[in-house]
Amino acid sequence: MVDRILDAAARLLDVSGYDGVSTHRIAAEAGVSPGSIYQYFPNKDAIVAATVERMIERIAAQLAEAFDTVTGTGGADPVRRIVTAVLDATERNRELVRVLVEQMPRLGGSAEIRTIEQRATDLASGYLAGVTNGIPMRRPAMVWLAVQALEQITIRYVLDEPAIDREEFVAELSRLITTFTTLSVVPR
Amino acid sequence: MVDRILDAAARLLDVSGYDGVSTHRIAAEAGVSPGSIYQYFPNKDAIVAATVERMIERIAAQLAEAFDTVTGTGGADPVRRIVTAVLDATERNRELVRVLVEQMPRLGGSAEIRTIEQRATDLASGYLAGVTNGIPMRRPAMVWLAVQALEQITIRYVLDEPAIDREEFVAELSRLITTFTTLSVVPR
Amino acid sequence: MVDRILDAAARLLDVSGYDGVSTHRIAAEAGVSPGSIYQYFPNKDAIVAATVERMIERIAAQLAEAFDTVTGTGGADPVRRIVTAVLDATERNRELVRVLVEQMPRLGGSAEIRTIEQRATDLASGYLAGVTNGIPMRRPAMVWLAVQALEQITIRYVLDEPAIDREEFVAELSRLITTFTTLSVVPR
Amino acid sequence: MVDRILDAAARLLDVSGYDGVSTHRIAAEAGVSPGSIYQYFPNKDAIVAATVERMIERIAAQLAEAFDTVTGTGGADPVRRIVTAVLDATERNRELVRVLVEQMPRLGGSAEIRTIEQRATDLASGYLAGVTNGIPMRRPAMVWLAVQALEQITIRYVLDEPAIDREEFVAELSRLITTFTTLSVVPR
DNA sequence: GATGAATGAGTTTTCATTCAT
DNA sequence: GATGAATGAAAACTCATTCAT
Repeated sequence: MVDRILDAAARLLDVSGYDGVSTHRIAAEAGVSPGSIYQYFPNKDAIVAATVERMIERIAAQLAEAFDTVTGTGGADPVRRIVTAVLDATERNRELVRVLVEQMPRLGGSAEIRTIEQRATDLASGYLAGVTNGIPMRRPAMVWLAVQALEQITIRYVLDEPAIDREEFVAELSRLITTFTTLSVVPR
Repeated sequence: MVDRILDAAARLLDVSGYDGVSTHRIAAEAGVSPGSIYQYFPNKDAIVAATVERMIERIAAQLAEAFDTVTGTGGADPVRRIVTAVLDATERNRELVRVLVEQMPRLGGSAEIRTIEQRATDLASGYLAGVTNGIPMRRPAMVWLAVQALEQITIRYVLDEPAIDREEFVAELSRLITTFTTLSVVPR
Repeated sequence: MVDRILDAAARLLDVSGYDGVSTHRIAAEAGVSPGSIYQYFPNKDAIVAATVERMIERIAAQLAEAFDTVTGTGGADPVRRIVTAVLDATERNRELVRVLVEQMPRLGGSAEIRTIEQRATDLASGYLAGVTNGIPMRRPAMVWLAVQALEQITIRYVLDEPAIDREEFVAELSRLITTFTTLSVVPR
Repeated sequence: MVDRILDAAARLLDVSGYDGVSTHRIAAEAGVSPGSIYQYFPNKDAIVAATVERMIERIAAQLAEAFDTVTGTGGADPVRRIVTAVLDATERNRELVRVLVEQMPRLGGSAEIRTIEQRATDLASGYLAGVTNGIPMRRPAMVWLAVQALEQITIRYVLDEPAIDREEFVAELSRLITTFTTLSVVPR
């Protein structure tokens, strides 16, 4: 039942945004009576919050798995593989991501999305530490920018669909991150 | 009259977000009767859209001015000066930017924000063309990524307030863009 | 409009009691849309409060008039005339009184009904002072009991309709008050 | 089971008034499932009615006992002792009395409260008959007024808490009843 | 043009009652 | 008998929109 409600809420959130979600519509979409909702959620916001949480959990799980695969396996060009993993996860959850990005702020804070970012930051720190003899520990600003670049640019690429070839996008974003984090770069 | 309405709407949008805006509150804030609003706008969404359009116009104007100054004057490290200009404009319009980023998607599309991006992209292309012998014309992907990095990371920095020194932020973001767009790295 | 709403509320309060009053029913009874009500009252309780206030005002006015007549005109047996006035007013407003007595407590205090009692108490004090050389000033308990007896017993008589002749009721209640307040009985 | 439900309802009625009572809260308070209630009561009103009935029974029992004691024992000033007994019972059941007086009418009629009054009337008649050579039999109006005065004034005293000393209240109310029922009283 | 009273569909939430288990 | 999940009508209240003045 909780699942039916959350599924319905997710569908509505996806199709019509936060304002398209009303308790009656959720109930109708879930094939449930309005009253029933309140046996599982104290109010509307709790439904939306739970829906979003579930969305994030799913994306986070996919990302974590992808990261594990990347970091577990050695291999050439790990940055490119991370970029690919993030792009994969974002594309696979295109609509979820859109809803999260567009409707999220209205839910006031949402500690959850910070969790994802924290995990990504930690991961990047660890990775960079391995590559650069611990330098990132002393350069949190660099790590923060790298993570933001990875996340935000990927999200914009997936949501805005610029006329850029996927292959090329991956190559360029990888290069961006690599050149930025490889500290030996010599400006022209 | 249109101006009074749009000013009122902007103030409310700024202070209370999209949900805090009602036609009655706009009318009250503007010192106008609710009915009068409908002599100038077909419905509430049109008011908000017009308000947002005006906000964007203002930011765009500020940016354009800053860009002109930067490109007009020669000088060392033009990238850093562009980053500073963008950061300035974003910080000066912090609340407007927040509203735009957070409430924008709900207005469905908004060709306006694309306008800013296009102008920024053009500008960057032009700038890079000057620096690199016309290479950007053949590398739109690179330009797009650079512009996105500049915009999105600055927005996140201003809105999320990470514990990063302003000076350091400017330095790192400038370095990110410089290393990325400086083609000492061999293109694919 | 306010009057139409209050009239409708009064009718519903009378017929169905506090629980029979809903904003929709008031609106329907008044031939008005639910939304209109909220242009004149901030919430349902305010409507009921205003309705009750108006009821009390009416009864108070009738009583005051009756009292004036009684006290203005000299004549035999003023107590009996006061009792008659109170009984008249109560009978004429039978349904209003029923509503007030039965639904009042739920409105939380209601300074208004205290007002009536205060006026009655003042009046009684004044009257007794005239009759007994100012003794009542030193016997507020006696005045309070006399007023309560007059009010409560009359209310019960009108609402419960015991099998007692009206003439006899007036005679007995007058005797009760007279014997009680006539200080031939030696005070403690 | 019925008892558990009625106890729970009584507690809720006492603490939160009629509106604070819901079938779910009764069920929860009674440690019973909402469905079970309907095996013993046809609907919510029946529960409240039964609860009130039981309350009244208890107060009636206490009163009857007090009356028995008073009438059984001879002694000086029996009226004062009856007044004291009624005041005691009312004070001891203050909250029950408040609920009964304030919430009662909403239950529509309630033959029960009449029962108490009838018993009180009978008792008073009997007492007065003993004191006055059977006169009350021919003066039911007087008996009714005396009983009403005793009941209503005591209830108002307990519920409204006027600034009157308990001792003085008992003295005055006793005097009121005594002077009223003692038919030899000579008006000044 | 300007007004603002009036509208009524829509919102979230509650709760007495039912019924399959 | 007992359960408690499910129901759905109804509650109070909001607000974009209209229209007579």
